[in-house]
Amino acid sequence: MTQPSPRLTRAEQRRQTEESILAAARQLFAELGYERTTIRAVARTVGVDAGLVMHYFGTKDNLFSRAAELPAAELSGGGEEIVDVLLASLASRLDGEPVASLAVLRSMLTNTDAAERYRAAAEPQLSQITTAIPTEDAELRASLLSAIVHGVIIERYLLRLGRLADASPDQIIELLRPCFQTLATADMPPSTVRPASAD
Amino acid sequence: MTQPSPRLTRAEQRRQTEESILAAARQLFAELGYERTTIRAVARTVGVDAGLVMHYFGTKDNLFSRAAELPAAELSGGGEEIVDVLLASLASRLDGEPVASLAVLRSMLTNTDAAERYRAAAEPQLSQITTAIPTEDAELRASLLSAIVHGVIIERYLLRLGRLADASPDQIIELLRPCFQTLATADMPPSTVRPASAD
DNA sequence: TCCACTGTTCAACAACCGTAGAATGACCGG
DNA sequence: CCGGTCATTCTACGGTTGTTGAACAGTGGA
Repeated sequence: MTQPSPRLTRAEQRRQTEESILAAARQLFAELGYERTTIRAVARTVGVDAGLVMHYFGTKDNLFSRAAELPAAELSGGGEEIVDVLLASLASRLDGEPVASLAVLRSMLTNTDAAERYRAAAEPQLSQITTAIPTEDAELRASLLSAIVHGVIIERYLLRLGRLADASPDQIIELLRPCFQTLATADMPPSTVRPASAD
Repeated sequence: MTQPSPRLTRAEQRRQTEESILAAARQLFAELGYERTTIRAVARTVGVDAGLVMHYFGTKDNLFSRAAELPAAELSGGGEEIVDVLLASLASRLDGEPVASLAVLRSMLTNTDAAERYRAAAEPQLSQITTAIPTEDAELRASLLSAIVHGVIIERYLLRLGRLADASPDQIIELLRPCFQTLATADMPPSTVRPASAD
């Protein structure tokens, strides 16, 4: 051919291969979970040798760590209500297939130290939600909110149960909003409100 | 020893061994998921040879099927509100460690026909909830309720995230009640109610 | 041009898995 | 008391996995 040098320098080529491996790993981890994803399968998907994957990432655990790195979703929201922030975050995770999230979620349900890592990553988010709730049981309420988010994602993408699999994100969000409201702001329905007890 | 005959006849002995194997399998499947529990480990837990497990159950898949058989929770509730029935069901699943449920939930994320079986078992429950909801989007609402239940159980037992792991079932139930109410009966909080549009 | 570097492949190992079939030994009906 | 049945163990096979280290080949600076 006429090009004087290949389009990619050596370093670029390597970076690109690494990236491809990570993408394939993410995909497979999300589809199959940690155990059923083999290094050989990842390599085959990319079209390279399994030894190369080992050479770059050292170990399967390490490959998983790199593939499951979350962009550290910060739940950033300036003066907005926590409910809106949470719902927006959920909405974005309901759009398309959040491969990275699924890789983590699916694998942490079978792999113990994947769960450990995720727990560490989710802890700050949880306490962020907690501080935004003005009741004594704020911690529990925050955990419930988190559980609902996880439940919806798992049911939609992993369990594929019921109508959740093909519902539009907007519809889900709007149905969930009053639910989140009662959990986050502790305003009970009028009939259930208690006569302001101790202090 | 002095007992003239062993306490257990041959058939009893066998039945008891089978039962022990099933219990150990359930426990391990719940703790480790399908892939990481090995037949050898199940056998070692019971104190028998791996070949015996194979001899009784034929195949690992079959052992899992038997171990993960659910008592077909019927969601039975006569004239009660669907919300109460759902919450009662959740409460019972929140008491102690529902080993069978965990085995299924954890494993259905990696084992294909475990997922299929569970989906088949959950379908009637879903439509049962659906028929109890008087809105057009009843199906989606039912799915959301189901997702919340699953989310709470997964977060409590599998992810062990936040305060949900050690909260009392009653506290969880009571926090969830208004949430379920708004989803199941479609009565919006007063501030969000719409001015009765079409029809 | 030459040579070191490095991206990449090849071949192999040790461990472990599910599974199969022969062997063992105690129980129980006749 | 005897012979078969049956619960149980032993041994082994084929396959897959994570992992390793040697070998190969194209690149790029001197």
